[in-house]
Amino acid sequence: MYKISEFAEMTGLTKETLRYYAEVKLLEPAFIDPKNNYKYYDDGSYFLAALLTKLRKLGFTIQEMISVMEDESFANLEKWLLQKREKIQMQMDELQAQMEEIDAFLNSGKEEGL
Amino acid sequence: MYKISEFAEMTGLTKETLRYYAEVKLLEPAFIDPKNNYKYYDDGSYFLAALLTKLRKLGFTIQEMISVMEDESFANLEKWLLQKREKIQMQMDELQAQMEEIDAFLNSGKEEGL
DNA sequence: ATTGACCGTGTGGTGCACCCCACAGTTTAT
DNA sequence: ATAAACTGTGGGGTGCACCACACGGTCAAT
Repeated sequence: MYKISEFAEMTGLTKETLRYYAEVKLLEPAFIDPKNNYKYYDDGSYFLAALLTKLRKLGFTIQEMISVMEDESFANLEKWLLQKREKIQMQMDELQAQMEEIDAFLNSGKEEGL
Repeated sequence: MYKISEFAEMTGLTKETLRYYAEVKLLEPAFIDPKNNYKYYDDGSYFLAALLTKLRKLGFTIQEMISVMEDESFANLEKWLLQKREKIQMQMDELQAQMEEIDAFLNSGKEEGL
């Protein structure tokens, strides 16, 4: 059982981030002492924190990670990864379209003198 | 000279958006009646509003559009468009990297059993 | 027992690009 | 003159992903 500061150092997340993740029920402490409300994390928490850190790097939002976590087991992790892949693809398509419009704008400027 | 509601309808922007654009000095009314502070827009404003609408579609942020507008003439419009193109390219590269990491994650999952 | 390090709670703030609302003054049409 | 429609101002709120306090209670070590 680790206290929040120790756990923060282990995971690279800040205490504030851990508090926030607990608040939105993304990563709940393994145990909360009812006497003083101190949060305690364990090795299971560590595994989850590592996964969350990874997912954040992959571009997952908090809401998306909550969805992932709601599957107690990670049987559907692959499904979520594929779904996120598609979302990213859509964002790329949007950016691609913007670039093409910019190019069209640039060309129209050259040909018509703005 | 058009009053704000009329101008909103002409441009497709809402009154609130026009108020906001005026506030951040992105699109300032052609004339403000000092008696009542009513904002009045003219055909020059209309041209600018059309350009802003276009730029927003191209993904420009407010700050970026303010930069564009700060060049009283639009001599540097092409420069800003090219700069934005590069920013979009960088965003796409980032998304591309995320997708590749997701793919790597998916493959590692298949080969190593997560 | 005392001190210093730690903890939770609650609140406010960040940046983006607006939207919405109440209030009061103004304009326009009748 | 009166009423309906319009206007500005000021403020608050939205969603995201946290950060930064100040406060008071608590824990650990001496």
